[in-house]
Amino acid sequence: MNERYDFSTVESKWQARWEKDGLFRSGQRPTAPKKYVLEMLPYPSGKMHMGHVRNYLLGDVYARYYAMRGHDVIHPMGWDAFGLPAENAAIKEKVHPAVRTQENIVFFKQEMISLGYAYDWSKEINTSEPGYYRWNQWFFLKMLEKGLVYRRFSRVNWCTGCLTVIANEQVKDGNCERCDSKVIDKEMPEWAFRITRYSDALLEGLDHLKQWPERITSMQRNWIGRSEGVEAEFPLDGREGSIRIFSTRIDTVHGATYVVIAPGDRAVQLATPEERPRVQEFVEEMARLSKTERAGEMTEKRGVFTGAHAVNPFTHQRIPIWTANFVLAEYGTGAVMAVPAHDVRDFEFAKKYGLPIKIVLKRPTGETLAVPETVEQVFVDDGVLVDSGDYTGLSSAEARAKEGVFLELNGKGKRTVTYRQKDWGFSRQRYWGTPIPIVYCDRCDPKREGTPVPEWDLPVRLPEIETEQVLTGKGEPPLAKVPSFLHTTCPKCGGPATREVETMDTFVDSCWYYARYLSPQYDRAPFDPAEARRWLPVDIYVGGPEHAVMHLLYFRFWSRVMKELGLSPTDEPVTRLVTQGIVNGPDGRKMSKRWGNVVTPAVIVKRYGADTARTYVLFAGPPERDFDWSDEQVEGAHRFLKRVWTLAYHHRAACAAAGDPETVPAERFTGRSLEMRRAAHKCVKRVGEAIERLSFNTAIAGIMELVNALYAFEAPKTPEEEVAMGEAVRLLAAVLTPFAPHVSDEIGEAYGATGSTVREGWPDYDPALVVDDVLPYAVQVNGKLRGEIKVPAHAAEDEVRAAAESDDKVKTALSGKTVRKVVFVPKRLINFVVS
RNA sequence: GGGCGAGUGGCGGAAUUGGUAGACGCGCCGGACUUAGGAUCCGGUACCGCAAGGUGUGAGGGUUCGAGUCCCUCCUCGCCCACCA
Repeated sequence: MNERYDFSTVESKWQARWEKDGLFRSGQRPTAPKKYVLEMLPYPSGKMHMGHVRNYLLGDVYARYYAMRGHDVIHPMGWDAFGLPAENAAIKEKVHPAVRTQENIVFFKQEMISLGYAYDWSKEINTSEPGYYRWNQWFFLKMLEKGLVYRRFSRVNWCTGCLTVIANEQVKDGNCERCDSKVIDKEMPEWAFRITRYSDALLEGLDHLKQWPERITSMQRNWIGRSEGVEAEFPLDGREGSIRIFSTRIDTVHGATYVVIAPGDRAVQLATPEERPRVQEFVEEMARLSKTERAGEMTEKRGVFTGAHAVNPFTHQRIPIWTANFVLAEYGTGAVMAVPAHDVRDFEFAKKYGLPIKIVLKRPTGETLAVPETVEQVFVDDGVLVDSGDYTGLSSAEARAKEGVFLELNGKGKRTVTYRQKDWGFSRQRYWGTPIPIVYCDRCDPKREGTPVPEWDLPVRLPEIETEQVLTGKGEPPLAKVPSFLHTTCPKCGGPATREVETMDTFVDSCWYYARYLSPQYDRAPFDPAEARRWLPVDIYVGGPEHAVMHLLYFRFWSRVMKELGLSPTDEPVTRLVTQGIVNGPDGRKMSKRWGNVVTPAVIVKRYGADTARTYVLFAGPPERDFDWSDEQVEGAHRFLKRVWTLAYHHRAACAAAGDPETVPAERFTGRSLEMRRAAHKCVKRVGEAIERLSFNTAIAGIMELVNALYAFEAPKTPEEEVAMGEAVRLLAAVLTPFAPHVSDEIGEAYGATGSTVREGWPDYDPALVVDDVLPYAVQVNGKLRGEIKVPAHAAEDEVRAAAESDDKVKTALSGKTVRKVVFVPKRLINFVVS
């Protein structure tokens, strides 16, 4: 090592060496315990930002630490290469998405290498390659066989300007965020995964994910939105048929004074001839609006009377049937019983249209309720039933049970469960995605339900295209404009047929990529089941919390499917999940070109080196917390590494000559040399424990303390002190490795290591050196701190008490008082309770 | 409206099971070395107070010998979901 800390030379030297030595290849220790460390694979945009840096660092520290502890670690990286941004860029810049994506990958990978990440690049994958996406198609076929894929007509967001389906996220105030045109609902065919078949399993599985942040599991619970209730038939008055409603509060049924159904054809059919024109008009108006416009919470409740009446099955009263915007066709049965006395929405609507309000509950305390005047007065909690026939006097819970049974016995309904979660529609009218392996043949399949492409014909490749002609952002899906792709032969009859021109949602790609890493070249299945048995589930997964209910739910679903297909051994893909916080700009705002507050990793690496960037980002705060970038703190991290460097450089010659502590009898270490050894060994213990808890900021703080302590010792004066210093620096280099691996390796080498400190392993601390023989005790009087005493570690209560009582300040505090009780906490404190 | 987090010095943040609040870093103040320093090293730094001492973890109560930590009420901020019956 040189006197000057020349980070760029040191970093490129070790990066090259790690790659050459295959330091981070997995499978090197087949008999050791495995550790699968994974970070969410990136969409390869042009440049890395600090969020990426932090994300990958959190996994990297963990991977390096466990590699040092002798685990067989797999830590792979790849590219989520399909997606809309590349296609939009292609439309704008007229460059094929594959070309642009490849450029980005090269750039991105270079930045990753420059940050010193410990990836096994032999496992690299790219989801846009046929070798990868053919297995998306394979899964599609398997899931089609199992009924987990189906074709449906569904209501989607259709942009009237772009002439395409867009995602909910792309709709802003009912308009398209790109072209600002109006977005409407459109019924169109699409392919969907029957994820709702797994709703209960996914929900139940959350209970076992003890090492996932509760924030994420609760969001998934919410998203799945399981609610238990009943479906009940409300017979139509004066004609055949009935309306089936869903309610979680059947205990309030005696207060149901009207029924509301979602605006749609059914409402029109129900309407009496006199009311029909108005109902028709209302339904048509609603159909023209987007979901948010029609039924967003901001939207005022509106509705019309159908003229028809239903009969409340419990009260036998005749109640009016309305149709209104606040009832959603897609949830429950698309119809509700309205109980204005005990439901806020029903109350507002009843107030507006003058519908009757009937109290059927009193408070659990027995207090009776008055008819509410305002929304705030509406009693919506469980209570005790009043004015409810045979059920009067029951609690809400009892009533729900009995009324449910009544409905079932009389064939008027049933207890049931409803979910908020919907099936996952994955058809996209895009080019840059996985083609859906389906063919339409007019002869074999006149209803156009789709004929699957046989497994042996996979992959259905994305065709080569003339970018400018095909990717226009207008008209039909791009693949419909490529005749060579579109026209094919029917797998059944061999006659002329056309291919499905839609592609898959890119969330399909990320459902199983973590398993593909295990055997990226495997060509008999998506991955090698033997490797899956060795490595799955993933031990730790790091990524942003924004994926809580998309990717993190989808891949839990997929994981279950893979198990059923006999590919994977586990239901759950990931044991421990870490969701990292956001790196904001120095001004506390989200980093953005708009604010001019973007700090790029490349600039920081160039100015301070990767080790400084790593140390700073990890030291800035706990992983899950957001933090604001701070240039001063970066300087601080850099200063720390310079101190480490100077210390190691300064002592290297003397320490090399002095040798190992093992060569010196333990009793020769006394005074300063013993203190040095204690400081170093305590640091090893502390840092290891902190890393396992993912408390990287305190791990680094612990290393800083050791460095400060070693500076305080100044120059070693005896051979023992030289030995102790040498040991301390070697231990320092070891514990610093996960954070600042380049500096650590350079120091390690100067202190006699033959290769990377990763190969040297994580050091064991000497248990005898991490316990003190004199301990500080806090002395309290009535719980207030009155003094601090130093006592031999093995001292018993009476010795500590005697020492405490002889302390001057304690004496003063105790004088003239009677000791009622003494609380003694070994190794911590003694508290005199006096009066 | 519902769910989940979080409130600790000037700032980022520490504090295994309730046990010396403020580790570590930044900033600031002082000193050393220097022609010089925005380099480096050493010291100080929660608040009030000259001091003795007192006060302090969003607010208010409670449990306890002892509460940042546990319980209750409330306030503020953030995120997610949201007319889901």
